[in-house]
Amino acid sequence: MEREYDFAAIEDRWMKTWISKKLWSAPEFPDPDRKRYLVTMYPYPSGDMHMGHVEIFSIHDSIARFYRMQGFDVLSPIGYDAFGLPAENAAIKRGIDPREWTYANIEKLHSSAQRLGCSFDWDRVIRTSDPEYYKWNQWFFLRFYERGLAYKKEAPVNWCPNDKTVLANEQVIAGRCERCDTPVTKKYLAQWFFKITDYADRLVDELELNVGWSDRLKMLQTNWIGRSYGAEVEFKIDGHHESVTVFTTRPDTLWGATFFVLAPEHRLAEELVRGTAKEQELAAFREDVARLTEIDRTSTERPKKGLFLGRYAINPVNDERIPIWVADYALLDYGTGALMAVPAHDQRDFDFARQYGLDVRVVIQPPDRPLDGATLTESWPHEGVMVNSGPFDGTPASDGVETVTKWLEESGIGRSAKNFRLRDWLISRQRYWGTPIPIIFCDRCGEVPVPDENLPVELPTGVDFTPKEGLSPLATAEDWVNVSCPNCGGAARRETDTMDTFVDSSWYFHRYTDPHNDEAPFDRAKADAWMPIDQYTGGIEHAVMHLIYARFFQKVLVEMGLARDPEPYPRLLNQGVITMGGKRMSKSRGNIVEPQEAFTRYGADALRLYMLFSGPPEAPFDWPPEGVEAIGRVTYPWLQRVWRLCEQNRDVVNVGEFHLGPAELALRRHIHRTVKIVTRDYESFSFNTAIARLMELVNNAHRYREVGGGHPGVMKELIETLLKLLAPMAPYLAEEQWHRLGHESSIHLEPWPTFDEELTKESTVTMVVQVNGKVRDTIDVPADISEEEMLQRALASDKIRSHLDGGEPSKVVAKPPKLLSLVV
RNA sequence: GCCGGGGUGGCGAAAUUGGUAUACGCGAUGGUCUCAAACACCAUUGGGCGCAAGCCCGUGCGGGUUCGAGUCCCGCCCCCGGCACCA
Repeated sequence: MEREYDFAAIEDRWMKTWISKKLWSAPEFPDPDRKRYLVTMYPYPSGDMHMGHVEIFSIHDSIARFYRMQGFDVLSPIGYDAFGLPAENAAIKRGIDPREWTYANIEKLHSSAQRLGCSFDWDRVIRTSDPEYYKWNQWFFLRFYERGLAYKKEAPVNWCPNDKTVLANEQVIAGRCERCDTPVTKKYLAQWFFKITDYADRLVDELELNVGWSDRLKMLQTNWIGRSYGAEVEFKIDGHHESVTVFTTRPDTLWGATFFVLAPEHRLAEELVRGTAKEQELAAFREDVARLTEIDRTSTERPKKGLFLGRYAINPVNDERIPIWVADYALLDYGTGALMAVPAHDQRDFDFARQYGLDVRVVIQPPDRPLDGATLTESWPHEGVMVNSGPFDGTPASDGVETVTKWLEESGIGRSAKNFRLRDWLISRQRYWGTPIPIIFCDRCGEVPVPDENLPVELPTGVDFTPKEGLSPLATAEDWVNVSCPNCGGAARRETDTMDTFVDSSWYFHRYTDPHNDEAPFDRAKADAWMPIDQYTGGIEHAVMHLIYARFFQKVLVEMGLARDPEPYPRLLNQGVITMGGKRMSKSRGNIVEPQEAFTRYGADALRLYMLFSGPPEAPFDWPPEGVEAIGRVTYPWLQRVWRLCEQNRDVVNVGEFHLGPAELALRRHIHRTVKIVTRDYESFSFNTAIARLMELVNNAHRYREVGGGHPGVMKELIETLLKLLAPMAPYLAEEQWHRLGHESSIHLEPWPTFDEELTKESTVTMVVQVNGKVRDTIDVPADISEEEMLQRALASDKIRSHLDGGEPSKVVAKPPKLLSLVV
């Protein structure tokens, strides 16, 4: 009996069946040679599922189901990145606890993921706001602290005046808060940092271990870490006991240094003017600079401002006294916060020198046009030979850096050095909804770590969450803050800052391998059995946040003896962003397509297939303006077509060996060729072309039936193969039809179809004949044709003969069996 | 400025890595079915010339290598993205 494609009933039934039968449970220890650990970046539960989730889940889940059918032990887990600011802001707005908002959203997201047909291992779900999870954040913090990798320091830090919390450098995008887009300012605060800079070299060098990363992502991280090579040079200060070190990438221009610049906030600047007339001026200058947002401060449009300190540095290469200035273009936290200014060969120094009438001295002379500092209109940083450079006059600039650096080392004035743009990771947050930092401050003992046996330090409830300037809401929870010192028992106070949520996400994929462990964050043996992640999927927006922090964490875990692999996810797929009308989908913009509506109108299978068919997973996808109805135009009708094909042939009985005619043989060839190509497409995540190939097979099957074909054996082979190849992408329909064919067990546990190599080869192929590089005829020939035979057949063609113009080909290039190229 | 990725029909996109450019799909046009419409199915669909067989042009632009270039090389243009007063 034929039945309509009633996707709603089908999807609901199979969703429940799969979950109750725990079909996707992964073993504790996989077969080491046949394991696939597949992770998708866990979502932030800000509400119900949106199209971004649908896309990444569809990609990830199709991969997971494919490998499961390929016979791998697959671990495909999911969790929720449950701590974070939006929950807290929503809670303040509604006067509720962030827990309420967060766990309600998790419920929604959770059931939508199940509705979409995701084959996650539902017994391993992680929620980072559970004390059972964040206990281990605290545990890791303490281990980092013991290793000197966690430290508290007073420093000018990024401050978001809107969110009223500090931000890591990685969370400042073009001078603005990553979350709310507010211009960021600097604030002096004592903050906790993780010493990621200790690993800067490895974070660059070991990128090459990540063979499955895009060049783009590697480039993003490399740029972010910003390693540059050069030299450190010691400058003495006239009349001061202390010398100062500068970093330069151009030690060959040392002789061109005509002044010296300190960052306005530099401690040394203060010391150098103490008790002089300049003291007040510097204080005023500093205030001016502090008032600027980072956007203004680092804008190249704004004229540079500086202040001469009335003191002089001694250039060690020629003993010249050069004036010391503070200038707003010198940054405290890059290099040493001090620099030698070479206006002739650096544009910024040049602008500054012109503005304040400072000397400009050319020390690299281009061969063809003599330059001097007085007539220069812009800096000259390029090739030439060194001049005005004492012993190095005449040295080609190309050798300058190396030669001078060597000399600096020999003379004891400097040394080769490298410098990084990357700063230590600021992990303190002045907000409530995060992991409390497990430190206690005692007047007698100072910083005291919370003993392991007292973990977790749980978040107090009933706290006033309203943000305070530079103070965590936890500071108002007096009962919670005041504790006795674990060391001396005296009165002490808890650290009230919480951790950046990127701490949570730096190790969550280890926890999946052993999610219920209450003795340790995870068991090393279990983690080793699954790690490293075989395929990670997620957005590229985390390129210099999560994706760099977790790599740092991994390296520390290896040193702690908790992990083996230097890189946690050597293969990474960054899905493209989904937009509508070129803009990010958002409720306020009204350009949103709701997954729930797609479920109701067309079903999860049609939605998944639509996402996958839209293009390669990495490519951005602009959803068509008609919205959800696009699915009703593209993949939903096709699924109905597949359904119809199955229904029309469901009752075919396999009556044994029929004679296979040419039509049947051709169809079987198509089936086997499709298996071969589609398998390869899955392996390279080319879902869009895999679907195209399946469409061709379905078209062909309908065509075969229309001309009266109906061989039961071949149709059965076709339909069963088609369903299996489709199953990872459209799991519900495949399962339903599989059962309607009479099978008892799930199609998703069936072995992946194999193909007969012989059948993938065509017996005849189309030979293309070119004359002088142009296609002039196509001739059907046997696949095993010889070169001589090819030529004979070509010469037998009227079309070819007319193009040869009666002459003989002077050159023949044959690529049997498909191509013959003749030249006359 | 430095670095990365791109540019193929009206649209989303293919092209086994040097071998029939535009698979698959959307849209469009025509047709079958229908009282009619929707659905479904079939056909056509890069541009130009031609009654036709067929010919010419065509993968951002200009050169080059090759029997043959979307693919390789050289020089440009444009778009997207990252870093950037980073010494």
